[in-house]
Amino acid sequence: MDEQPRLMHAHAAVGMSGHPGLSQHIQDNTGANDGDGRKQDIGDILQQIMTITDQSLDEAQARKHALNCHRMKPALFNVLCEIKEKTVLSIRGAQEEEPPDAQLMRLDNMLLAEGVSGPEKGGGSAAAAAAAAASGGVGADNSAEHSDYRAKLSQIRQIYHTELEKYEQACNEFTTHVMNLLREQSRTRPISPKEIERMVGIIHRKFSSIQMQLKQSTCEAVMILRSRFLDARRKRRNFNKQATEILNEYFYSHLSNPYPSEEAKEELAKKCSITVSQVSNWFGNKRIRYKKNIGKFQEEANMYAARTAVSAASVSTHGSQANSPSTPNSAGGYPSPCYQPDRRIQ
DNA sequence: ACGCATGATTTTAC
DNA sequence: GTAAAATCATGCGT
Repeated sequence: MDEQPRLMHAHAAVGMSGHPGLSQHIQDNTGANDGDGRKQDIGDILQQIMTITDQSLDEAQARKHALNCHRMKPALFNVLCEIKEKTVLSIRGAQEEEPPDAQLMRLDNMLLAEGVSGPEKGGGSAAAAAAAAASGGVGADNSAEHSDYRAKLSQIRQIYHTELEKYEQACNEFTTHVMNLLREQSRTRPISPKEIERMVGIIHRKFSSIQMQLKQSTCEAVMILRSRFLDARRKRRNFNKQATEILNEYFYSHLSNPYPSEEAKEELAKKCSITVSQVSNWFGNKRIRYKKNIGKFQEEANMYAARTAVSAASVSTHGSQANSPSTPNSAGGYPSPCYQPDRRIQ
């Protein structure tokens, strides 16, 4: 049992040269030994350390306990922590403290903007409304897509939050686990609070990189959803009957020059509850399709001509010469039967 | 299921 | 930029 104090000497000699209390302690136990004797002593101790793994578990445990209870232990421990701290600091000096990740900030901003990470309902519907506005949809008839979009978004949102919570919980659990472990170990090896702190930092960074992946995939999902929603072609709705009639009325009553001005387009858009660009699309399609197959549209043309004539007649309270088909108010046609040379399209 | 109608987009020309 | 033409993708009646 006399080996235990000698082991302490070894620690002292290795870790604490120059410590006044320690040299005192050494003196206490080595008595009047000269330098050679002390060297011999240290050699023995080193030998013992080297062979410590050969010892039985009980023996090692007993020694550990003895070490823990030694009166010099706190002082030794602190100095060892200090040394370790300095070494660690010199190894990784400035390389730490990466700047706040730009990528992460972008993802966060986007999730916030899309209403995934923000407050419960408001953000989501705002984003949906923005998307709806961007898609060119107007009025109530796209509310179905609206709620569809919102439903899917809140689905994504829910998944995101559960996953995030799961990660956070796992992170906390792991952190406390590691902290307990380190605290436990700090009884037998030099672990300073700073080191524990650093370890916690490392764990958090690791988990936040996992979180970043989650954020990234959530962003992707939102982008896909959004692009689907915005791609109106996928959810094409025919204009309602009234809108089509208004457009056709204008088209056939301006058959000689079916190019509504910007103001006219705006007016039509307003009347039909569609956007100006939808009006433009409609006229673009109509012109080309009419031109391609005038015959097919003849009936339609006559019908609208008659209608305009009737309404004109009723305005002027004349019933007599109401309908003369194929010749609406402004000339014969857009290439149409009565071809006119100065038309814009040939 | 199929084919035509139709709104939107893309390509091309000016 | 606008418009024509071509093309796409969906809506809808059969």
